[in-house]
Amino acid sequence: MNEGADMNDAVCDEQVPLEEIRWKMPLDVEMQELANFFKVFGELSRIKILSILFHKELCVCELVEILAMNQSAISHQLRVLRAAKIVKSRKEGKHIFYSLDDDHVRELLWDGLEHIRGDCG
Amino acid sequence: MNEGADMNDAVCDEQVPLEEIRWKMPLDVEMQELANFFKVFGELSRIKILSILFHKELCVCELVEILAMNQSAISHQLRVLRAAKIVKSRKEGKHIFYSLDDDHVRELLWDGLEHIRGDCG
DNA sequence: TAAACATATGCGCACACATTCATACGATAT
DNA sequence: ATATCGTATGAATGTGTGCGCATATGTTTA
Repeated sequence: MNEGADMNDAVCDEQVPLEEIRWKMPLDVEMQELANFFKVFGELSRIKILSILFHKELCVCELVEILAMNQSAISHQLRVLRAAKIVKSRKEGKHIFYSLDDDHVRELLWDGLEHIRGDCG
Repeated sequence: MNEGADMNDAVCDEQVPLEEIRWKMPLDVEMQELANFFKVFGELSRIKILSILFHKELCVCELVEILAMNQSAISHQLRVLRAAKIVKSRKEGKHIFYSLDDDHVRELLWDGLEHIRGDCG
């Protein structure tokens, strides 16, 4: 019926040049992708997986062993990470080895750590 | 009863030196905080808010106007952002102005954008 | 070919969480 | 004082999603 602000139309006299702000913002699609991208990092199991792959390429069963998690759970999360192009996989016999997809990922993880550790920003 | 891997114990012969990997990983607390931190970025409404504050300090009613969102929704999200120390607020009369908390945040947003835009990493 | 292993996947459930509505709180103006 | 504006908050609701179970697929070994 209506799109967006319903009964909250007459808010705040402050007349900002909305357009001036809007064309500085990323495209809607980009912001959606950005949110989706960060969302993948925003989960403990996945962060743990990434923290391991940060140092070493490993196969699924090794992740299972190290994290002491259900194999299914890990596979599910690896699937998410793969879909987001955050990790890549390599087949070798029965095993499938996973590693971080690129240095961007490594850098982001590191930046995040620095932030929560309160290092000088 | 049992902690962790249930019936999936006998997985993979591959004997990795688990300890060697474990002490390279961040502390459990840190990984949890890291996940929580990224989670805050992993939501469209919050990304939109941050994309605006990226350029300019604004009060709530201005955000409401620009994003055409429910005022309550925005307040709820600002609360989350505040709790995560991603934005800070400043009171001025009836209005409360929000802005990015530090340059770390700005940098992270930018890095994310670069990544999804596929810029050379 | 059969059996054992490594990984992936569909389903179901439980829980987390974003949004809305209603309302409360604080500040300003009349 | 009271009305109005700007913002915050609690409850209810709907949606999304992480995990476990069972099972399927693919690979190696016997």
